[in-house]
Amino acid sequence: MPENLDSIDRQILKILENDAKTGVKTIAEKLGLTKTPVYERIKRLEKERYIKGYVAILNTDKIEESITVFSFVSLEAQKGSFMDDFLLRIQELKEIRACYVVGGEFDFLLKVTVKNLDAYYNFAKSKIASLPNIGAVKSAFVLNEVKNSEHFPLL
Amino acid sequence: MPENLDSIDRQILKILENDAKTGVKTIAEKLGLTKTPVYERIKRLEKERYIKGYVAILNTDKIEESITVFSFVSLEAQKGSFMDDFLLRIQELKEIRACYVVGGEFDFLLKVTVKNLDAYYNFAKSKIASLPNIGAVKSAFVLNEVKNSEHFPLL
DNA sequence: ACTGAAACCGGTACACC
DNA sequence: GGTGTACCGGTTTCAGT
Repeated sequence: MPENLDSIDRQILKILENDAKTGVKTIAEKLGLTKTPVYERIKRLEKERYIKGYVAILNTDKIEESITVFSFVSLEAQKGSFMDDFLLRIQELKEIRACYVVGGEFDFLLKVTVKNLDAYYNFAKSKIASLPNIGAVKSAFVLNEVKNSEHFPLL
Repeated sequence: MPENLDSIDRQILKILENDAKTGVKTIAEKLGLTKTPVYERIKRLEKERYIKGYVAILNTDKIEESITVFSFVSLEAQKGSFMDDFLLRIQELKEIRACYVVGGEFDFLLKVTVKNLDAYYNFAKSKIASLPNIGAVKSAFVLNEVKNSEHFPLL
């Protein structure tokens, strides 16, 4: 496994994190290089998975009415086997857009998006609370997404 | 303003949400069309901001040691002016990668990433708790990111 | 590791249905 | 709204340093 990233790599990552469509040519100009080294660096960053992939950011509000809810889930006992089981089932549920194992008052934080309130109650009841070993499920309904850049601040 | 999306538009959005680098040619083949209509649809989806943009997904773990924390913030009084003030300040803080206005026990959910625990305590104290009208700030430290597809499930 | 040039391929434009 | 063709610019490759 090769070593770490130099300053140029980091600048490339930052640019691509902002706009994945920025061309090799443009990046090369910004960095005062020619296209070849930039191209090879990007390919290396992709191959070594510093870049996991490229995605389109959709304006979900315009596409379809929906609500998103953060669900705070506690297990009754944090035995490894229960955790693993829970995590496996989470992966299959498309309504769950993100899931974090956290420390604190509860064990998991889920970001769920569904059509409407009815759909959420149904989902929470039949897909989450019904899993084995679930303790409490609390919900925080998103009223407004104020910021969602997801830019890595340490670059 | 034109009307809504048809089935082809939705399929295009889904493909691009999974991999923004999918070419016009490839998409056209998958949908049984030629390049032109696919190309024009994508341009339309971009111009009308169904697609907000394209970004690279970085493997932040590999780039630099960091911790991410969800912070639950309550205001002392939910007066509109205080909310607006809070939201303005949030935008400037690069450590805050996402911010949601929520309903429930608290008012805002922040996703924060910083170098380490020290940096977080410092950040929470000097940048969040010090803002006017802040009630409580609770924290949930992310131990593991289990899922973060962010795919819109209603497509 | 980077430069410069050449080859190649996909995005883009256009005429037509 | 769709097809098929042709152009053109950027990506990709490669020889040289």
